[in-house]
Amino acid sequence: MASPIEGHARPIRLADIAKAAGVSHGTASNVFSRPEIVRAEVRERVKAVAEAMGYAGPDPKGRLLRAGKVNAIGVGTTEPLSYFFEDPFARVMMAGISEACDATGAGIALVSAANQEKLAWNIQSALVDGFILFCIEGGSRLVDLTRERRLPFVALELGFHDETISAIGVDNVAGGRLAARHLAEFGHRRFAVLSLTFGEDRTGFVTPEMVRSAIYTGTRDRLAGYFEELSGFGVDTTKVPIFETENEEKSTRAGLEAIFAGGERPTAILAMSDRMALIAIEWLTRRGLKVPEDVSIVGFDGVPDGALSDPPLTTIAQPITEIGRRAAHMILDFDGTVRRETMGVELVVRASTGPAPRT
Amino acid sequence: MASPIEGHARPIRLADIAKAAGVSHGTASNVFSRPEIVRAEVRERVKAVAEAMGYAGPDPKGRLLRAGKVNAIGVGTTEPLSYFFEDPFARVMMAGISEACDATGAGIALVSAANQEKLAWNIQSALVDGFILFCIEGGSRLVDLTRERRLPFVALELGFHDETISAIGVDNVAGGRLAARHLAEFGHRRFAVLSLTFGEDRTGFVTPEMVRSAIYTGTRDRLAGYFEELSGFGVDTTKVPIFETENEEKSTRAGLEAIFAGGERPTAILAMSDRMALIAIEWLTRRGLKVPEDVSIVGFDGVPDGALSDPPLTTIAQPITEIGRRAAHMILDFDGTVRRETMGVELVVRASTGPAPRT
DNA sequence: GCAAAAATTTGAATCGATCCAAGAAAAATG
DNA sequence: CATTTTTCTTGGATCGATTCAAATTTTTGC
Repeated sequence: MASPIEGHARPIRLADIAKAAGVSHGTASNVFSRPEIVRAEVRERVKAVAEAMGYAGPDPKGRLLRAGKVNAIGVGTTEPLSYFFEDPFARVMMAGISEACDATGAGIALVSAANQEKLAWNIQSALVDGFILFCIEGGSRLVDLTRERRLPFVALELGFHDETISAIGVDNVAGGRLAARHLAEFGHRRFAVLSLTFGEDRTGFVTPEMVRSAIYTGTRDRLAGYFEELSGFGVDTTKVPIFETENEEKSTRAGLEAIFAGGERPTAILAMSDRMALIAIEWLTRRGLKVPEDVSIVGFDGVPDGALSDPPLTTIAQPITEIGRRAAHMILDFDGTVRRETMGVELVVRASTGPAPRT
Repeated sequence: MASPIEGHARPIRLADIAKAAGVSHGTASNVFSRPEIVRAEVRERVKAVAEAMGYAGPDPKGRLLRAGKVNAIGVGTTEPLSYFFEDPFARVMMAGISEACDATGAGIALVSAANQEKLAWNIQSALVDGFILFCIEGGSRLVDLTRERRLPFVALELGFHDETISAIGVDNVAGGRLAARHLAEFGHRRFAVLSLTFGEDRTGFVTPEMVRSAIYTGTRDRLAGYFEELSGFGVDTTKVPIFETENEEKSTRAGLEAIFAGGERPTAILAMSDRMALIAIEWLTRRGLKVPEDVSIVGFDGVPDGALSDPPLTTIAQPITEIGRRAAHMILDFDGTVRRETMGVELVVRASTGPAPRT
């Protein structure tokens, strides 16, 4: 009855508590952030007043401005947010990042820049101390935008070459060689490559000309690894069909159709991602071709799903979790320098590869 | 050479730009946030100065304090952060939350409160407009802490009864009945329950006494559903063993050991989570018992992994994605009221259940 | 009981922006 | 050219806290 008008009560601020308790701002602040330096009696009184007035505790917004550090790292991508929870590669990577963040108590802010207009705004307004960027597609725009924030950031899976930014990647050439050698040693001589894109968004067969002018160095290097090794086994790589896809079902299927339409069918497929490899296994099996009896397949990435497929996928495994962990540490322990790390990869032999069929 | 001492240059502020460009800070601010109201000539000049001085754009920290809204929703749990990317249930839920956030352009901040001290701090200092709480275990402490922030929040999978907070849950009784009826109709009469915990962290067989004093209503309701239905089929539920586990491998295995140690082995297992059901399938198969020929199993949750197991899991599916979506909307469109929603569940019949074996 | 030392408390300054009422400049009108 | 309108610009107030040097109070020592 005698209480003040309810209405949309403006939230209680620390200053209100201070006034009500008859102490200065400074003391009121100390009661919450450094209670040990406040006399017990005063501390209790202030706390009691805060409780009575329904004070929610120091607002992080205010504190943040003063403190400067958010204590959270942003993870950005051009995919929708659900990508982080649905894509197997992203999930494993995030687990690594999480681990590092858990250890230091930092939070994780997921930032999506799926549509162009919001991309800029979301990156610009994210409350984070630094960024980890998943540079899948449209990576360069994401990098440019992030650079403007002038916060520490690391690019993962960077598709293009830029020495001025911190990045963690894998040795794609070595991975390519490992995959190709494994198949060649099984006696395979007729290959096909299911490739990631070399430049702009396009799908279809790739000409040597396009390979030479590749923008995405990751794709280029994996292919280089494949071909270097195959050449060593006497394979005429100019005859190996390369089909670039967008790393999803539709274009990968189209690639398979195209590859298997010709007369000289490959006995081995080099896929630049586990995703594509898994799609290929399914496609082939459905077509009545046996993996690995008729066609062998090697993937690239080493996502956990690969172990569960039928048959389980032979692949080039990246140390995904470790990459995530390191990326997080680069941000958390940022020292102002540009760091570039290249991680090793490993051939994981499972059941999707076997001896070449006798023709 | 003639440049100012580099050192640890204090970041450039909007005020610095304003001074350098010879305009007021108000105008400088407008150049970035409402460029259309600034005369073109002035706008370009300020932008040029900003560019030249290496200004990173308005700092979100400052903007935030003024604006009040963070434009991000926090998702909290007492598990480590990696839980969000590794647990199948969480992943599907997060996909739903992501969807809603993507649609409105909001970000997601992951907040873990894995260890007690940091729990408080992480919840208190998270920069979010509201929280979605995964109340798996220790949910009540998480809720209490969050309540103090006086921000909108929704509890998911809330294990205990509290009418004063917003929550989204499922009809556990109905789910329990569905599962039990399905098995009973297959002729099963000897059951065992693999249960979630009823109260404090403990594992082991549960007495009727403990069921009666259950703290976690979710567990209690699922069990009630099971038993109501079984009674209807003439099963003496007082003889049905109930083993509570912590929903992970070790205690679930222990439960199975205990259940199958006795003379009267069950022909059907009612598991309160898919996780436990999946562990049970594996355990039984390894023991040489066939699922469903020897033992039928029904899970609860409806995580995607259930469709991939061997045999695929029959389960009570929750509309997980939809729950996530709704939870996010509750925060995004918060209107100051407490909302409580109960979602329906669905029996998904796959291959882990079949006719009771003839004894 | 008094000075010196230790423990508390104070309040102005600061963090980095946005907002808005009022004033100034430019453009339009007669 | 004077006046009215319209368009920009200005600078103080504000968002909600923390910090730190200086002032004050309490303790300690003799």
